[in-house]
Amino acid sequence: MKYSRQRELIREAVERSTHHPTADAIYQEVRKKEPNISLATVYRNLNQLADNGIIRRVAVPGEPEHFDHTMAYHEHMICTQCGCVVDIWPEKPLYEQFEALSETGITGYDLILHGLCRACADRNNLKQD
Amino acid sequence: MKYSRQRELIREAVERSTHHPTADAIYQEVRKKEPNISLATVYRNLNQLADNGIIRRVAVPGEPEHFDHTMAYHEHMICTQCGCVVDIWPEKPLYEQFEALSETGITGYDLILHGLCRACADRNNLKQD
DNA sequence: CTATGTGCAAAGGGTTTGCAAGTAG
DNA sequence: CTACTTGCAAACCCTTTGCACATAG
Repeated sequence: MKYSRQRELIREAVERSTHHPTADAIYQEVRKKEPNISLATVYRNLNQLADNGIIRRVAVPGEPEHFDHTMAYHEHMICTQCGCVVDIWPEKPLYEQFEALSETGITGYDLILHGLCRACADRNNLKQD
Repeated sequence: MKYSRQRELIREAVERSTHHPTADAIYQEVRKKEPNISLATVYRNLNQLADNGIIRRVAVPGEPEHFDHTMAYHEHMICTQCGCVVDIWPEKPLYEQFEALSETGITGYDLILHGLCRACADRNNLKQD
């Protein structure tokens, strides 16, 4: 992978992001510094970065793909109320649980948990009181 | 939901299916009996049946949606070699494991396991010998 | 110099939608 | 009757691709 200013900006944008941006969100962000960048370039580079294990793809059914800069093992929960994606840090990797599920072995998985994020849960509690 | 011949044919096609057909596969199947049916009708009815808990959606990242007639609790594994979708019947529902992962509760999840189906595993072993 | 990367515009695939006509209850 | 359903075509959304030009090494 040879250097490109665009890829570097994209990588930095994912790195900085606290939530889990989509390709379009990254596009909007990078455009602030590189107004002429093409959405195609963003897609190409996000794919390249993901394929090289530099960022992580987060597939959410029925939504455009999200991306995550945190490569350390963790899971994701999508808030059923506001739609935000939150990191979940299990004490033990779920992977161990899954391995036993198939005689022929489990080589990977895609998992999205559904629930309420802290903010939405708190907001709901306030209304109830 | 009032009766329609089309919806009934679609429901039957999903019911009969042993694998986990996509909307288009159902469309091809139903067309044998109802040549003028529209793909839009298939989509509308699959969604309707899924929303009413009569069939189940199986979202596989990067693929068109699949559908499953088996409502009883089970999981799904996609074969990394041939792409087929296999049912996995865990002894204990994974759901119980997941609940503890969020303080605010887990209300559901989407999970796709990756591995080799029986047929592909056997085929690979044969070649090795 | 050449292998990669870019921007643009167009194409691609899966899915949904607007509409006028048809049909179940 | 009238609310739901259909077929058709067009629209939609996200993502990829073909191409001529630009650029890193």
